[in-house]
Amino acid sequence: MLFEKKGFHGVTVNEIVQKAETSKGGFYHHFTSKEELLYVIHDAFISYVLEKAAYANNSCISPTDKLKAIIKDFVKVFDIYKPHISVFYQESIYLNPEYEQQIKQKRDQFKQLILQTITEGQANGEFRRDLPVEITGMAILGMVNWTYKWYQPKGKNTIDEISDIFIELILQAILPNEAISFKSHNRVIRDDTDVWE
Amino acid sequence: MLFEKKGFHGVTVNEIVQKAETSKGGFYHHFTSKEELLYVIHDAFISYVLEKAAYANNSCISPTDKLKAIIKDFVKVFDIYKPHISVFYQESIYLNPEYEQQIKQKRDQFKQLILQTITEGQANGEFRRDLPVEITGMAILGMVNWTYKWYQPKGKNTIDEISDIFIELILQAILPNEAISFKSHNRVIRDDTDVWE
Amino acid sequence: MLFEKKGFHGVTVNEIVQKAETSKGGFYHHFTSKEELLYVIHDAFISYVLEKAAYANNSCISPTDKLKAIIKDFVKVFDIYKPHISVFYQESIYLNPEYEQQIKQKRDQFKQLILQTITEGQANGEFRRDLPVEITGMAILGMVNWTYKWYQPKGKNTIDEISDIFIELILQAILPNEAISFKSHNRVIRDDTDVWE
Amino acid sequence: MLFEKKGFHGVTVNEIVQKAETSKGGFYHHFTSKEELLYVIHDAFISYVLEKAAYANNSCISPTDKLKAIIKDFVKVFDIYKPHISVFYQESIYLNPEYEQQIKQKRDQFKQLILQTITEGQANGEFRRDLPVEITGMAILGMVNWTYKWYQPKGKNTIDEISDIFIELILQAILPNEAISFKSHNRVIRDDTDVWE
DNA sequence: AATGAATGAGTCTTCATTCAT
DNA sequence: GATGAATGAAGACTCATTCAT
Repeated sequence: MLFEKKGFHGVTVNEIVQKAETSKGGFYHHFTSKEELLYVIHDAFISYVLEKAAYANNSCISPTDKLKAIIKDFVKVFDIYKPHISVFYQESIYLNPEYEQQIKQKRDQFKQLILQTITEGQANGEFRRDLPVEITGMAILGMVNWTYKWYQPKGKNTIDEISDIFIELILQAILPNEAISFKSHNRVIRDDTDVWE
Repeated sequence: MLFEKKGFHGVTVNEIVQKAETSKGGFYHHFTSKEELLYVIHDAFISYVLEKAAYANNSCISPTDKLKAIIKDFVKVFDIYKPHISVFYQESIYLNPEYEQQIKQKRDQFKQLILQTITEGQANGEFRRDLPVEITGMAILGMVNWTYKWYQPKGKNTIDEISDIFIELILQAILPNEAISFKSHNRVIRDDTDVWE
Repeated sequence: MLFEKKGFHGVTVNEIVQKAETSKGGFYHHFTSKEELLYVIHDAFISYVLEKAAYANNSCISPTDKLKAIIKDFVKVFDIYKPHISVFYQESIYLNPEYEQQIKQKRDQFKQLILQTITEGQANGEFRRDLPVEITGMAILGMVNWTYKWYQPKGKNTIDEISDIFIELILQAILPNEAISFKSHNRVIRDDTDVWE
Repeated sequence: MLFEKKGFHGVTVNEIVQKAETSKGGFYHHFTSKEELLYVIHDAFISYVLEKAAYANNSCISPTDKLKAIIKDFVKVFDIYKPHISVFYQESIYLNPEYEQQIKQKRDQFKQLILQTITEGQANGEFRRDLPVEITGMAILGMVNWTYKWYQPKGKNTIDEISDIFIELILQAILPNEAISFKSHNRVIRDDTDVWE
């Protein structure tokens, strides 16, 4: 998309309306400003992500399943919201305070869902208890968010394969040792012909 | 810093020269354009990171030690290059192709150091062989890079504590199961008083 | 009214149609352009003024009575045409040449009625002959027109009181000295309790 | 001038800078906005007028002389500040509240100087006491201000002739009857060859 | 070398006007 | 006739860059 190549600031309203096959007037009939579009993009993305995570949160019982579901759903977003991604991750700094406030609130809710899940898992013994929740959560978020920088929809790996590996890595990292032998229900893909056993 | 709050595009050359207590003329004496400053910021950051990683690569023998050293050094950068960080991570899209090319090359070198280390570790049996190198590498990079979004120099955790947890998580994730019991030389910090062992 | 506060240019067609509880389509059904509305406002005002003055001109015989009647009627307009006033006096510059021509013609007719009255009065000896007709006429017009800048319908003085004072001042100024003792039929209002005689 | 023909709003910043033989950048180097120019024009004009009137106020002793001096000086402004005039009289409505406040204050000071002079003249018996000060003052102001609408620097009458007539009219209107025979020191001009006496 | 006033191309935004429904 | 979404020309304003001093 246009934003991906040139950044939100590098794209003029003229280019936007040409691409969208509308007119300046049409654009400003729907949005009060270019900045509102920036907000709408942010909001559409984070609202979808949050909704999915909240659903996973309510549907799963064990923290392990919950975390797996949240990550699985989240990573899928990179396929669905491709045009929103680069804008969401790079240009939040340019939102005005009011808009930024609203987005930040939803971002925080999403983050809390992950932190709570880790806390729950540590509480009921599913997860290692020696890891600080905050740092572990941000490590997971970072791993997953960063995908927007390198994931190519037509690249070597599908988004499903990527999310499976992420889940494998994360669970291996946070499950207690004794749990590891039976931890994973995922079939791990391999990118070479070496046999692992 | 100014860039952190307002983004590279949100800061005018006027603001830059005022902050730097110089003049427009002075600025354009040192830089051919505002974009060159953008490049210089990028280059200073990535060059430092690459140098550190190359040194670690040459100093360590075992892939495990190498990976630990690379990550440890890299995470420290978030304290040292604070002003460069947000520019480096958010505004690379606005570099012109020529500059972008040069930065990308160093970024790639850094990435290759990590991928090679993983490959080596899988080859000599230190690391699990069932993980695709590319995805694993990007997962590690993501976890670490993302730190720029949330790390606060005066926050709850020091950069040293954070890097220790990252290393703990990464090794736990990529070392084979049987290796785990003796894998870690790091003292893991804990945010509660529960004792784990 | 809207125009008074924001000026004709400061009011958008959108605001006009909202206030008038119609629609863009409705507006352009009645007027070919926003400028035509500007013309209609001008024309309604000046036509009314001119009609009143022409009637006074025909009804009165002596120049003194004629002048009194013209002024009396004219000043009353500030109560009747309040919404048109500020537009008429401030925005004529924005009429296109064709419209402007038509308005100017009626403005001139009104002006001529006053100038003629003065000329008649000087001819038959009712008015001083040492005053240049043009300047005297413009002085009278200025005094009266300017009222639009400061007259408040709910202010201290009624429009009737104001017009009486204007007439008093004008006649005192243009009647010959010997005529002054019996010139005025108006009861002059006073704003203090001092008695003058 | 440009503003006279097209109004302040009808003139674009582009036209202004072309006429002034400068550039957009140059313009915005001196003014923060087009509106500031509007303010500067207003302020230059009213400040000059006020200064002159204040000087007259301090230099003259008798209210009659004072009023004559104020009017004489003021009318001269129409020659000196020609480019400012139409803007000052027509576009004050488009000043923002802050600017408007400052201009209004000076306008009011000027008005007060006239009202005070009338009050003084009534107090010491130089002026008729049966005229309300406010209306009389606004009548004088109107007569004089309106000049901007019709005065042509190269027209039939000089500004000096016009101001003499204004003074003649005003004094005749507000001096008591018995004072009239010796009231005027002005030589009245006549626009025809009829002799009056 | 350093300055900062001046430049003008390029931006977002407005708003009178149109026209399919 | 009435509607109001869509149009796009035109405007105010910004800001990286230049250059005379």
